[in-house]
Amino acid sequence: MTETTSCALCAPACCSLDISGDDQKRLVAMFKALGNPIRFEIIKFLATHPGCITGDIVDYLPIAQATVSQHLKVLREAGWISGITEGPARCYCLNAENIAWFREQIVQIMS
Amino acid sequence: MTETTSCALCAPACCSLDISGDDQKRLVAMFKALGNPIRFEIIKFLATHPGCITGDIVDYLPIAQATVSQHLKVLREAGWISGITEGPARCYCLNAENIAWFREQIVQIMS
DNA sequence: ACAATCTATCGTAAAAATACGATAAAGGAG
DNA sequence: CTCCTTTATCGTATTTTTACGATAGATTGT
Repeated sequence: MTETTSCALCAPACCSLDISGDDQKRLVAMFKALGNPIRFEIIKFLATHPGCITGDIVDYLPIAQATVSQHLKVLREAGWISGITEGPARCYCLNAENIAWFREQIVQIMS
Repeated sequence: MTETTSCALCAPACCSLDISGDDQKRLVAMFKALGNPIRFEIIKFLATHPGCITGDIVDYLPIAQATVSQHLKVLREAGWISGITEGPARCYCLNAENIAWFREQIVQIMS
């Protein structure tokens, strides 16, 4: 079926959503990673505490260390954050490049 | 703990992420809804087929009608799409207002 | 009223995400 | 080398998500 039923009440598309392949996969993975309240809080915390270590985040959140570590992994693999080993600890920051990429994709495909 | 360990390699925050309360909940819900490959495909399909009915989406996707209906519900509740009853069928379109809100939030908090 | 069409919902099974305690791994201090 | 600190990973229980078939609800056409 290539035809689409046209509905008088529906306006023409407000945005292109012109994306596919690896870019789309990458974008969906970033959406999925931030679609969790705890992980969104972590990202917010990193924005106001750039360069903090895992322990700072664990102290801030009401969940176990193992769980925080798991969430950090998800955010890392999705590209939202980067972790740099600093002695025995690990220093986390927002990944500016990937965040900029995300923002630009949203602006492009949702305009 | 209010102190944060500062790491020489980490740059200052690239974005404010200044959001909270209901706006944050709404945003996280929108992230979660699009963090699924099938639902992202539905949104893309609606961009190129504005005003199509559920059956068109079912024909396009390789999954059962009940599952599509479930995904449409998630997208509706998150605000990505709107459905209007048109005779026995239901005509779906992107929700331009909410999509614009999402885009503006991203531009604001990730800049 | 009846049959046909279209979609949502129900019930449920399978898969994935989330959370925790326990443990391992890696680095620094003594 | 040994102890201490810090974080990741393992194993596992619970919850949530995803998917399906079957069924119900709503509307059109006859």
